[in-house]
Amino acid sequence: MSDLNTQMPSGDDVTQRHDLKPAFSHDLFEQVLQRKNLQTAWNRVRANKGADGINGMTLDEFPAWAKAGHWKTVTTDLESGQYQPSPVRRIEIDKPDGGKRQPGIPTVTDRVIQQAIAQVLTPLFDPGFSKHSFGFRPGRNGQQAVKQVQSLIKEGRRFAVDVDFSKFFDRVNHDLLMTHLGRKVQDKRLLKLISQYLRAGIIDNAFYIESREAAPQGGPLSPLLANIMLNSLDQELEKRGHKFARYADDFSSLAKSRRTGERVLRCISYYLKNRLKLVVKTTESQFLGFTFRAGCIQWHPKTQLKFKQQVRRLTNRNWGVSMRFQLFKVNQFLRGWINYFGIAALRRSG
DNA sequence: AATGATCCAAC
RNA sequence: AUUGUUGGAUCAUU
Repeated sequence: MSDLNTQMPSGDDVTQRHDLKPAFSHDLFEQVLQRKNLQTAWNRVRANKGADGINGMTLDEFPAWAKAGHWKTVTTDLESGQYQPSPVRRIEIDKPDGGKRQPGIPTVTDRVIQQAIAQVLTPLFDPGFSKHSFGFRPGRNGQQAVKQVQSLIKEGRRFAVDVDFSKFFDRVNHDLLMTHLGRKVQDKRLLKLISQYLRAGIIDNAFYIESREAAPQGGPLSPLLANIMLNSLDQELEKRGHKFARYADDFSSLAKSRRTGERVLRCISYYLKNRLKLVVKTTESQFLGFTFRAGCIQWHPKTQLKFKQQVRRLTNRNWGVSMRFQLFKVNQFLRGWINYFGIAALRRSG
């Protein structure tokens, strides 16, 4: 209540605590449902041009549906705790490296609600995340993570602990995640809603699958929840002085000795269970599409192969369009690609 | 200062 | 057909 405000000392302390807002944390559910917040959430969902969820409603159909009074029903249900999120629609997409990913597509309505939640929770949680965490976070990107690894190697750390947490999110303890959320979210209604999203389930070819453990990927809230889960890992490693960079579920820690590297592994063993874990020389390490050899950041061989294949696909001209348009497409492609992988060419000091 | 579209990458 | 976050490039508009 407002007595929390009266506890705030006047003077210097206030400026140091400007990022903490205990007086508002009970109020988060209202913040989520603010008209302006919902509007920007919808704008984002629409801009993504995503596919329809399990109820088959497309982005084009949504505005009319919402205007017809259905959105009013949704908000009143949300406020009364009666709202039930729909299961996600499971799809399968090929990864560039040949593997498969199976994200779930929430309905348009649920995407708007999740996005609205994410917009409120991100400013609450992101400032508390580790400076060594680079994935899915505002103002941060993969290049920064790669450069971080590069500079750690330059400090003489020759051993890389390479870990892939990609299967980690298939088995996430919902209670533990809710505990982490509860540290900053006091609003019980919001906690309950997020919990419902975790358990909403999956429809795979008309068959319903429970989601008692999995953290379904594909919703606007999912990346933030992933970072909240692995933030405890980051904090633990930092407390012990280990040096690392994490980009979502891709992780690399650099150590000066194999022994220290193995200590890192023990530290994160809870998160690993039986999953892939390695301590290798940094020259054999790979991270976010790059390798680190002779003090340089280089393209990973797989990245080079992918690049060549893409260029060949674009320059194969059996697809009767004008030369001019084709040239435009190739230029567009090269611009974006070089923009990301261009850092390999720079940074050859060391 | 905004906001709309196209595209690229990481996961 | 293919969801999502984040970063970036380009173009366009008041």
